[in-house]
Amino acid sequence: MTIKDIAREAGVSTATVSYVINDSKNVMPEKRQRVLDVIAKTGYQPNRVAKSLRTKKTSIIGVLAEDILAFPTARIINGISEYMEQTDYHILLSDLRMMDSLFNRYDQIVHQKDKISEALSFLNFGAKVDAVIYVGMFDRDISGVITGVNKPIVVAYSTSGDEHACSVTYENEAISAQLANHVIDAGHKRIAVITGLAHTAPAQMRLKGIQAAIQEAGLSLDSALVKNGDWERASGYACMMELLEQERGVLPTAVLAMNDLMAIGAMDAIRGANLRVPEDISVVGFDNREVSDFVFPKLTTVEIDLKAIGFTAAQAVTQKLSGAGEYAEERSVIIPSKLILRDTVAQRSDT
Amino acid sequence: MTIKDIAREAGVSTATVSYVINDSKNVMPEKRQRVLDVIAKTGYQPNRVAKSLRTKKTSIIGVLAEDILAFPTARIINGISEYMEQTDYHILLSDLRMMDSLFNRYDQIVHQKDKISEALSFLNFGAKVDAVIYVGMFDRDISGVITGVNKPIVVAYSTSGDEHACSVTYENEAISAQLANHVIDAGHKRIAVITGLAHTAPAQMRLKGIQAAIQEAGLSLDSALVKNGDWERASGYACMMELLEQERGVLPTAVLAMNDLMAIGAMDAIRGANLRVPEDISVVGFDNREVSDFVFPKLTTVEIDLKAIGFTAAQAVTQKLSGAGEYAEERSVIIPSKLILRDTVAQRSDT
DNA sequence: CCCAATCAGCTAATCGTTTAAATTTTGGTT
DNA sequence: AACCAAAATTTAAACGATTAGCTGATTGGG
Repeated sequence: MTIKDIAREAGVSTATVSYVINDSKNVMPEKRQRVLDVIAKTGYQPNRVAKSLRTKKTSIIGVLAEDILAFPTARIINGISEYMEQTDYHILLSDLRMMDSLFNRYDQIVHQKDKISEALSFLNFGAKVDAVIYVGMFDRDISGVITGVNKPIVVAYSTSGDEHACSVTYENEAISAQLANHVIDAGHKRIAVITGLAHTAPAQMRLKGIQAAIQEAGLSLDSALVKNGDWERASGYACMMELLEQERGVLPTAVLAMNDLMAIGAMDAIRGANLRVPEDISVVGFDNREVSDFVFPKLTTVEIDLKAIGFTAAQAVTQKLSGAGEYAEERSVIIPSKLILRDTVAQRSDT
Repeated sequence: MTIKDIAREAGVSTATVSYVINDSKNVMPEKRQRVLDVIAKTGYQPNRVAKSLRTKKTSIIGVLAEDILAFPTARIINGISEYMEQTDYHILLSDLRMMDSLFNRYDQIVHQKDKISEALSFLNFGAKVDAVIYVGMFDRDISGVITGVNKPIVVAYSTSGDEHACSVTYENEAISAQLANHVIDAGHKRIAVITGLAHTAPAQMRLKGIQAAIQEAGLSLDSALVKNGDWERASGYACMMELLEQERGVLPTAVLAMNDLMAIGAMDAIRGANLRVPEDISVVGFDNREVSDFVFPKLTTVEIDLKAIGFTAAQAVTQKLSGAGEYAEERSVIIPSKLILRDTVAQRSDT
């Protein structure tokens, strides 16, 4: 079933059929109707492969994910998918599956940069996608990698370190300040922090937000109360143990963990020391993982609007393609995050 | 950069270049080398769109997911992706996002059947994928829907109710029996069951396994101890409350919930009644959700090998395409599940 | 009534591959 | 040196759309 069959059936040329399908040129109403009827009757769908060859556009967006099993990825893709549904674009998914070798040696990680480059090159030259959305967890410099990709690239969640790639990321600093304020407003004065990997951008931004809030409140952040974790649950436990052991006399009354996993690790440690959350020590996290609603007590945390990140990234990429729209020229957009207040912060009235 | 450029540069015809790329015909060694050199030098990659048009094969597998946010989906895609990496196939992802309207009225659900049909039709006629993998949660009869799709379809996780579609699903009954046996071996005699939605296939299979094990052990399943849940946490809580209230004297000593969410709901109820898990009542779940490692005590459960389901589905679909391999003709393959023994089952020595 | 402008519709070239069929080369036999 | 089958190579026709450019027909102003 090709355009030729439709043309013959409707008694017109293939050009005319093409014009009515794309309505790219005026066609007399009754002829148009005849064509439409034949199309409806036969259930004809134009062959996108042929169309792509001719127009050099595939209507396919490559989605290159660092790892689909990483917490944000599927949610971001959900957002992308929701936006795409109202367009003619479709998703070609490439999953780098980086978590498999995440904790490997440095040369492994370099090899992964090759992997990104290779995947991008395939999407660009091989699959001939119109644009790509890179769903990354780590802020990494992909500037070398995207050379030669003369198509729109937008990075979702993390940032790219390249000015040719637009990025859609999330509010980090301001919301961390808000979360810290929430704890301060509850009357806490001795506040500890368990950071993520200290050299990563999110860890630095969150720390900045926390520091700002503490300063603002006329308090100060005791550097002995800042412990470096690595985003994992076990490190939250370890950091909390240090905190518990180091100053028996002046325990912090609240600990701000930079993600939920570490917050839960910290809660384990607190419980292990026969103290109660939040009566003895308040705890907050970041991410709003589903577990944070399952632990006891339920964790107060921050929710990143991952779906909106995906939705907006998709919107941005299609607008860059059409050249029109609010994001068509944008370099960087930041999606607001929001506080999720649950049960791990207690009011504190001691001086 | 096209095959013509390569041909000119290497001083051969385009046909020869094509033959060395696909090595589909003998080419004299030194000529082949010349072509290879030019390809390497220029970084030429054949235009897959043109190739697809000519060969009527796209090397693209459509992955049609009921919802990428559903627990199994991303893990299954991870498996698909891992297998695909060693092939020349790529993934076109369509997400139906069914969870959004899952609890809506019946006509909504019918509308979703339209959605499946429409998506499948697009993949088939529009995107011209070579085959499709349907990643479904619900056993549904898609037999009407796949008519006219004359391409391999394999259903991953759920089953299709259609003999034209192969399905890769997981061990349900036997592992449920094994789990029940684990509880029985610990000395439990009064065993309660919290089922999933009673009309669904997994709920029925799991119940069958449990019944078999109980029978086998010379015990019997008291129908007053079988409560119908709906897979959600709240229903686990509600069922457990019923169990706790109904027979003060003869409480079950163990409850088998058909998934982790309901098991956790049951644990909430038990704790709420001032009883202890597992000392007073043992609990087991199914799925090995990540939360089951975070709750206290850690939940004993069953792990479905979702990655293997995806991997095998991908394998099956490519083998059906090539016509060779162990799954090329297979109708149905079942992936073994495994027990995850943690802390919610206690030894019981009372009669 | 004529001419130019506008409009509808058609013809045919084109996109970049693959591959059947035609052609040329190779090398072994006589 | 001539012949011939087999092997290597090339030519050119597809695949199914889009679209530039052409042809006639219609319209309307002078």
